[in-house]
Amino acid sequence: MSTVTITDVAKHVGVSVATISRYLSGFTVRNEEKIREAIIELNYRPSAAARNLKSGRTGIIAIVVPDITNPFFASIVEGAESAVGEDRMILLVNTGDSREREEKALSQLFGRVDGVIMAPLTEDEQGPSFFSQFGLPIVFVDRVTKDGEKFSSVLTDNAKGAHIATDYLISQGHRKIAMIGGPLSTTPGKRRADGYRSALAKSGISSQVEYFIESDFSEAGGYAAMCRLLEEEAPPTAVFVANNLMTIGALHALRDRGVSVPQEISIIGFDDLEFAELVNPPLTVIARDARLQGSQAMDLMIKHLENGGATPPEHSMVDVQLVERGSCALPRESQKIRSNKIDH
Amino acid sequence: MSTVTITDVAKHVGVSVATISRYLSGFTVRNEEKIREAIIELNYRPSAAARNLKSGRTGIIAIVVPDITNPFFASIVEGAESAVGEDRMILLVNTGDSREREEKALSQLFGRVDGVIMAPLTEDEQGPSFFSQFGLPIVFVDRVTKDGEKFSSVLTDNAKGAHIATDYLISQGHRKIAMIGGPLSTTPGKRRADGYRSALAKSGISSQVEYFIESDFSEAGGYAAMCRLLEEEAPPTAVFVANNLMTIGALHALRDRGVSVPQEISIIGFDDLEFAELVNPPLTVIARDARLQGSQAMDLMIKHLENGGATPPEHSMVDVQLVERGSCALPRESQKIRSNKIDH
DNA sequence: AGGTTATCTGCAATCGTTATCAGTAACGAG
DNA sequence: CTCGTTACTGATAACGATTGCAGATAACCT
Repeated sequence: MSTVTITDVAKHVGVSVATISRYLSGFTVRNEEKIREAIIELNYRPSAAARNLKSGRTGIIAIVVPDITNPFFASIVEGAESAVGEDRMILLVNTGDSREREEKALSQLFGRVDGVIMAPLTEDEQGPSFFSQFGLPIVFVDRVTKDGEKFSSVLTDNAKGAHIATDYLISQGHRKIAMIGGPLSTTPGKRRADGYRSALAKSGISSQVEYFIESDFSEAGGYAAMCRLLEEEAPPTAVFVANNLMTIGALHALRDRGVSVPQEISIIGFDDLEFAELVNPPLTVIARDARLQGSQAMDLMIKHLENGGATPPEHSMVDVQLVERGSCALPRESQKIRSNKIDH
Repeated sequence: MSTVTITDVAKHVGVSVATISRYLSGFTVRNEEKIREAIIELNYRPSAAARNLKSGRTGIIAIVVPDITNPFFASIVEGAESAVGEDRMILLVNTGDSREREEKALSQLFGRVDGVIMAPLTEDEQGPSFFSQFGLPIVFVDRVTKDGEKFSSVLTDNAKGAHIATDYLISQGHRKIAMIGGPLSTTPGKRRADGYRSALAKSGISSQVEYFIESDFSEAGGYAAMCRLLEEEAPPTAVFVANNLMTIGALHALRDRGVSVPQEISIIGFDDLEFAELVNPPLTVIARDARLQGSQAMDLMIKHLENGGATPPEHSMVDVQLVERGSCALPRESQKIRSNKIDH
């Protein structure tokens, strides 16, 4: 089929392949016009494979994420896309939360891409040496591995976000505050749990084990965790849910059980959602700019690539902020007293 | 750096490169053990570029979508990912609804990928010849171009879905039914408008021009369109919104204006959303399986690839279904009479 | 042991491009 | 008329892997 090579073009014009190659790379050559025509007429497209082999570059940057249907990661990808520029493209790898797929993908990537932007599944990846011997520039986004300091990263201030969220609940008078957390083996899972605990400690509230549930950042996980909390002898009056998908799950659970938010229980989530103000009640969340994280990660990657890998790792931190909407209220006990303040 | 080639391995073991190559391709060779060790010791990874050049295959399939942050397209990508198999990967191209980026991406793709799964921006792409001369297998998903019949495709029964949605509103007694549609230059935009009109016609309702707004499948577009509808002299009592993002926008508009759903206006959307039952009120929608569309598209692509391009194009159609929740009710006029039926 | 297969091996060509290097034509200056 | 300069050109060797071919080795049989 369309297997027309530079040689065919050269023959057609009556010059050597070198001339065509030079024309393609922007040098001035004698028969520019003829070459241009020949290329169009023969429908010649330079072989990317051959170019890769010669140059050692592919012009492709991989993005490895656990779950592309999570709007947060979709936004990261979109942000990265927006910063990728003219002459590079993005190879998406969706590991589907499977360690096995992640490993395989990573080994497949070598030679196909110039660099990897990734949100690793867990912090304890295949030994500290793995990424070092990987031989490709790496930028971590949202999550890092144990030896993450050696590579550039773009993170969120997870602990701060969780601290703010918990503090907010405390300031409303809550004392029985639960958290539905992510896996403690992940960066955000661990840091958000830290922030939650430190906020409780600062206010002199003892953190009860049964109020912290380690879940898995999935909707189903959030659903199950909320069910467990509701079955406690003394259910919490407020819950901090550590990511968007689990928040959706938790809300589903509450709806199915007929528990009203925020009258009976207050909910604050991590990561904003397109529809957060449309749900009933509008969701109060800790928000951050996922697109920005993606574009920053891409910027760092490109910087590494252009500087020939001699750049020291940089660590960037994206800020978080509290978006107050309607899913948090005074705890039930105080509502009796100050019931005029329930729904303003 | 990690620029160890097959030649280095061969030298290290003391055999020819051909032997190493054969070992890698699964033939039985004499010094298997030694070769295995050498590969590990030297940390040798075969160069994908060289392989591509020799074989003409890349093992990469491109997916071109207009907007990866749209959950629908994210699900398509996820579905495709799940069907891609062991020895192929996905190259994601997010065109960001820009025709220019789409064109450029497509031309960049040649030689980098073995095939392209795409949801084209509009039906009238760069002339019918473009894709034919593209020289790569193409599978259309969700949308096609003018000459789409020549290539395999996985579509939804858009007209049927729109028909069902409109019929549903009619059956509830609505007569002033508006539609917020997508661009008529796109497959789903056009077909859904067709379905809406045919349903109206079947029931003898004349379709008023001011009740059909051609928007752009974006949240902002949905917002603006809903605002325009509300400013009509005789605003509609029900609106069919032709995709998920515009539905979110429309709901935002209604919330901002203080118009209550479904008491004052009924809303039915196209495409389900994770949180559709969490919004207030739970959203009634026309749903379909986006993951399935993605995986079917990938299956078709792989079939083409394995059959050496000699396969005739296949056209698959994914079914739609009505998911009744709470965002549609009897029109206001009838509510006075049968008010007991408003909220069951 | 000698002959015949059955396996395995190395050489070298090849994939499509680009970089290098030597070479040619045109032109003006001396 | 020769020389140097400028501005291009063509042949050729890489890049790293795969593969057909012919030769080498081992295995088997009589």
